[in-house]
Amino acid sequence: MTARRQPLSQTQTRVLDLLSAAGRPLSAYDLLGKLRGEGVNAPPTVYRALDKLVREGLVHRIESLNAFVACSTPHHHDMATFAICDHCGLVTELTDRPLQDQLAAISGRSGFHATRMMVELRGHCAACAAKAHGHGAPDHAH
Amino acid sequence: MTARRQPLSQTQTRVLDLLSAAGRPLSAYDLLGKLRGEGVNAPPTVYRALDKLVREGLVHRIESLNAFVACSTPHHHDMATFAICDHCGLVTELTDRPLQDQLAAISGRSGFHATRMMVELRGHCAACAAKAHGHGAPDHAH
DNA sequence: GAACGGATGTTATATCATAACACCAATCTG
DNA sequence: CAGATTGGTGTTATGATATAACATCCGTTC
Ligand SMILES: [Zn+2]
Ligand SMILES: [Zn+2]
Ligand SMILES: [Zn+2]
Ligand SMILES: [Zn+2]
Repeated sequence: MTARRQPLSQTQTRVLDLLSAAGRPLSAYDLLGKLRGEGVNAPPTVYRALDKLVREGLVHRIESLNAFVACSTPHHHDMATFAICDHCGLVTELTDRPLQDQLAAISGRSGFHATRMMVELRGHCAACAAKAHGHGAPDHAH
Repeated sequence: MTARRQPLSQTQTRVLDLLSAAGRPLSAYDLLGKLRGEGVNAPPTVYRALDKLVREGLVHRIESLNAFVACSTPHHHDMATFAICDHCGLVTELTDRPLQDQLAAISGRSGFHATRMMVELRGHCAACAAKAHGHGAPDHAH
């Protein structure tokens, strides 16, 4: 019952594969770098493929990183939540139904009709928080 | 009991005043345009003033707009929520304590330690949603 | 007065994103 | 089949956002 998918072009498939293989957010220019020599030589091609993939719900744009990541779990793609470690760069997609419901309630309460809800948490992942107990380690997000 | 404030420099005050007067998000370059002729001629000065204001919690950066807005209500500035109308450009800062608590719980549940939580809702404000009953009006966010 | 921190000015550059136009292939449509 | 429509791509150029690196200034502290 999930929405019917448009078939993907070769470039679109290639971009999705690269994002999935990376397992972390990549910028459009990161992708362009990997696609040079495969006939893709200019930003618009990459951005077009990304636009399509985002429309289809297969990829999310992470606004606070200006980067894109493959969706890691099926869900209604108008709402996405990410936890982003500023120390090691780990990005985790979270799904939480109560959160989605509450956001919808909050926006609806003010008459706002949300078509896209984005939540981005910045901080430290469990592993990095444990390592950094006390001494403020310098962050080096990738 | 709100945090002690550092005094603001003249440029910082000027930027905050411009944002408050605008009542809507402005990009760093919007601000630079308004500050030319007042001795501010290059982006770094504006970005530095904005950095300071964001650190002090007086201004928020809206990631999905690459723009900055004066904080409209006192709150713990590590969490901010915005509803952004894609039709008329209206941006409303929302404060909702249960939402903040729930986000903290969700991130904590996975061991993530959040230092900044951002929520951005895109869609249509009450006025625009009412106007657009049915016919898909073309968006023209400002 | 030396040392320091915070802010600024200045030049140059890095990074992210789109406009505009031409071309092509697949699919309707009459 | 001819013509129109849609979606994807290539290409060039440009626009928009953000920072690096270095020099200077100024008020406070020691
Ligand atoms: Zn997802
Ligand atoms: Zn980490
Ligand atoms: Zn605020
Ligand atoms: Zn509106």
